[in-house]
Amino acid sequence: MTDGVAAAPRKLTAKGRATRARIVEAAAELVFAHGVARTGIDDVRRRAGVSASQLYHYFTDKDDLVRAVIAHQTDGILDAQQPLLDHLDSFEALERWRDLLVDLQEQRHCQGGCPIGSIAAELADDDPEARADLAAGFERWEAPIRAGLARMRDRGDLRPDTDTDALALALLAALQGGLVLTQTRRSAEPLRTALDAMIAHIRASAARP
Amino acid sequence: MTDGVAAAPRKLTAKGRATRARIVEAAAELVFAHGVARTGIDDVRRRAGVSASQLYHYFTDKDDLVRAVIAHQTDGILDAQQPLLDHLDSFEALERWRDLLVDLQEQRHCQGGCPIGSIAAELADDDPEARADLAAGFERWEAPIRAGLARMRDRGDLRPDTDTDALALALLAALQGGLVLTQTRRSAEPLRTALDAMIAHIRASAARP
DNA sequence: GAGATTCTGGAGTGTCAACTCCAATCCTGA
DNA sequence: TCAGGATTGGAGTTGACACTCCAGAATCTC
Repeated sequence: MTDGVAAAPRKLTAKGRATRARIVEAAAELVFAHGVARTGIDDVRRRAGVSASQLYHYFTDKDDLVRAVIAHQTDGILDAQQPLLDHLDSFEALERWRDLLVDLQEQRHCQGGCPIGSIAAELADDDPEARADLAAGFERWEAPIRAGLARMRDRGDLRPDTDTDALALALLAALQGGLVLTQTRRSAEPLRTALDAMIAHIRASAARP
Repeated sequence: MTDGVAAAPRKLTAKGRATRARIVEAAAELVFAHGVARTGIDDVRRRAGVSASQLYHYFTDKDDLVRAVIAHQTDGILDAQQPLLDHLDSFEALERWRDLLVDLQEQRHCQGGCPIGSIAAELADDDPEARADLAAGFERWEAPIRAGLARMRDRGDLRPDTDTDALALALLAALQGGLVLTQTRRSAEPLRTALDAMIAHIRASAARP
């Protein structure tokens, strides 16, 4: 109450850590599938195989759990896109990355948007703490994209005057928007088209066309 | 129950139409600000200045009201972007349209994403009827963009082999993604950057560069 | 102007979800 | 071995929310 820090249990046994992780994992899956509001504590409880008191032993309230979910999903995104994400410094790499994202959506039958983008659309206006966490999550995602494009420019693949920061931001936006449309239309086409267009636009900044 | 059509009152008095419109308007504002799940029937009721029985006189249930909100917001988007939207057939028009969208977000202090995109992110996976309505809404939005770009190509402003349908889709995706990031970051920069990038990409297809 | 229909008010009802409490275990470290 | 804290179970409690009901007022139709 007095401090802004989420009530973190002082010490956590290996067992405790495992239980906590199981809860976050279950919550993340349900939130991804149905959103925050439609995910009940009891659903999480059942899926994780824990009792109510355990859940409230590890998290002060639902908001606290949601913040843990945001962190978990951000980690998951970065993990799932490694090692590609850390080497987005060639057109081939960008295209492989695009293929990975499109394939993933097709495997999911275009259900579920972005693990953090969907939460952002739901909570950004109402939960300032969640918004800050989500902004930080996007930043962690954008940073390697930005770094890769900057390396391409520094290496001479892109013209020296290329605004690689803007390109990275626009690429992430195309990805987010592509996911929303893909989810609504139940077709991966919008995602592929949006990413293709943005990669083509980056190619237009190539030093030697 | 038996038919798929939403229970539409047979006849509506002018007064009845006004009351119904007031309810939809109030619901749309609240849904835009807080999302579907966080918008209570009672909140709508109070804001519209009607009693519970009136609300259920005009709508069978909350889902029915939400569908009316989706239709209302789609109309609102198209209205707000007229007459620009119907004449997106020059680079100047595209840029004026971009400015309109960016200015609008700044006026809102970057709160609230897309009036239908946010609903899509929330409901697409769980409510098939809402998903279909939202897909139709996006289509109504995309159509004039597509038409404008096609006119540019047919007129010779864009090269004859330009895939204007893909460009229109990518532009809408950039807009959606830009809005999500803008909402999260509380800055209009992502929206402007995303739209700028996509317009620059369209310009790359110009017949006389 | 009479009768039918639409429209409205407000007090309910039942359900469900978030959260609490307390006592019973399990585990860890000295 | 044996405290003491970490972990767990399960039955409450509380409030909010979607939705209902019925009777009366306003309005339209003929």
